[in-house]
Amino acid sequence: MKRIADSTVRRLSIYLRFLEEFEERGLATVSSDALARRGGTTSAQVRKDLSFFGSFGKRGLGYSVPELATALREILGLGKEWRVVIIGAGKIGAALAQYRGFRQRGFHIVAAYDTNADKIGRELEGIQVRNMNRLEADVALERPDIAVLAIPGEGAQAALDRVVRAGIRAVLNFAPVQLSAPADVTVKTVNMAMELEGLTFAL
Amino acid sequence: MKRIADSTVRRLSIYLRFLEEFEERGLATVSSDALARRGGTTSAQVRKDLSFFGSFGKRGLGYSVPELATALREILGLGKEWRVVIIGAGKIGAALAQYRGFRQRGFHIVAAYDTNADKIGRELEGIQVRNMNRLEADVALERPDIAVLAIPGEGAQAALDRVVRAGIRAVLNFAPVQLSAPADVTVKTVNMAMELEGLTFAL
DNA sequence: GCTAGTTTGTGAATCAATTCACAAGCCCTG
DNA sequence: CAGGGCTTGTGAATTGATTCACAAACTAGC
Repeated sequence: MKRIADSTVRRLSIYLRFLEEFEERGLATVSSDALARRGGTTSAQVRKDLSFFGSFGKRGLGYSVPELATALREILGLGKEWRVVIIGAGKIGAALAQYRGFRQRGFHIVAAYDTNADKIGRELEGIQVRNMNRLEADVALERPDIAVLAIPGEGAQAALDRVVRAGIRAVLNFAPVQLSAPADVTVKTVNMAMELEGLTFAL
Repeated sequence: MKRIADSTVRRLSIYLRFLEEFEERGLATVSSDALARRGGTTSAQVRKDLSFFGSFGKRGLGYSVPELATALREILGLGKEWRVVIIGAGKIGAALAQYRGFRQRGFHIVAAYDTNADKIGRELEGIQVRNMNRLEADVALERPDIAVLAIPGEGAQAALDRVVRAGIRAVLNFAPVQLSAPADVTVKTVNMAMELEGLTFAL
């Protein structure tokens, strides 16, 4: 299979959101043009994006809303429940723990980890805060799929190395540093300061 | 001036971070190749990115670390102090309020706003939480440059409309919805659920 | 079951971003 | 101050993403 561009995957996520919205409103079918309008892109773009994965529409009619939604969930890997661990039980960790969007989309937060004795043993939005030194043993047992790094920049690379060594192959990083990892590990970084710089550049 | 690609601006942010790192280590000059290696890109890319804005290097020698850092800060608009308001004093708002990366880069958080009476009047990491109904009056007076939306998806479009009407032209949105705004307003959305879907697609 | 009216799926064309490749410029050494 | 060794800045070439445009396939109305 040809490599799929990041921008394509992003748009698929967007389409899925709109489809869920349409589903709630009870619409049975939707055209690539309607999806495009809702998402600020073009109908050709929508059709091209989908064409990488198959043909889901009926000519002359459009796409069945529930069918396309199911197909997109499948493509995006949302068919199964993913287990997530949060590294760092500070403010960002807490914000993530309570973030509704995760649960809604089948992401189950298994536990949070911290090194701070004051936090260990407590609960964060109903999620256990565990001692970071248990990480490797827990990962071996519970096999989480994704780690979210919610810690300061200094410790981020070391934490990444640890979760990778423990066997986790997908990481979402909120620390404002560039991280490096083996090629078979996917790391996405969300850097808020960088986003703000994108804004100040525009101003 | 030609339009500058988003990806270019992102990379400039990254280069600036590395330059600051090099500055701390006391390096006087750096080559495009060294910057590229540190940032996982190519030396041609670095030079091309910079060439959109002028020539900052010396042939045979490379770039002066402090000079290039200054130039990049200027380009990215980090020369002045930007005033930021946070809309929403919940968990995400709190996480942002304490986020060190902002202060370090010249972003001054003026205030947070909320509609919840329990939160109004308190402090969030040393930042006043004000009644949302004061927003327009305060913005007229204090002229903040940037608004950060840290509220649930339902209210996000309405909040965006309000800050735009009040005169703010740059918005960083953490609500998991697609927002629309007039063309002269720059909106950047950070959607954590979407980032996670990028990961599950890769897996 | 034929015709008019839609809308898909997809090669071809265009537009944008990245990489190549090299002349021009600078430092350093002797 | 001439020559060797680097490194920049930038047109040209390439690679990648988006848009165009149209044949093929479907629905609905009669």
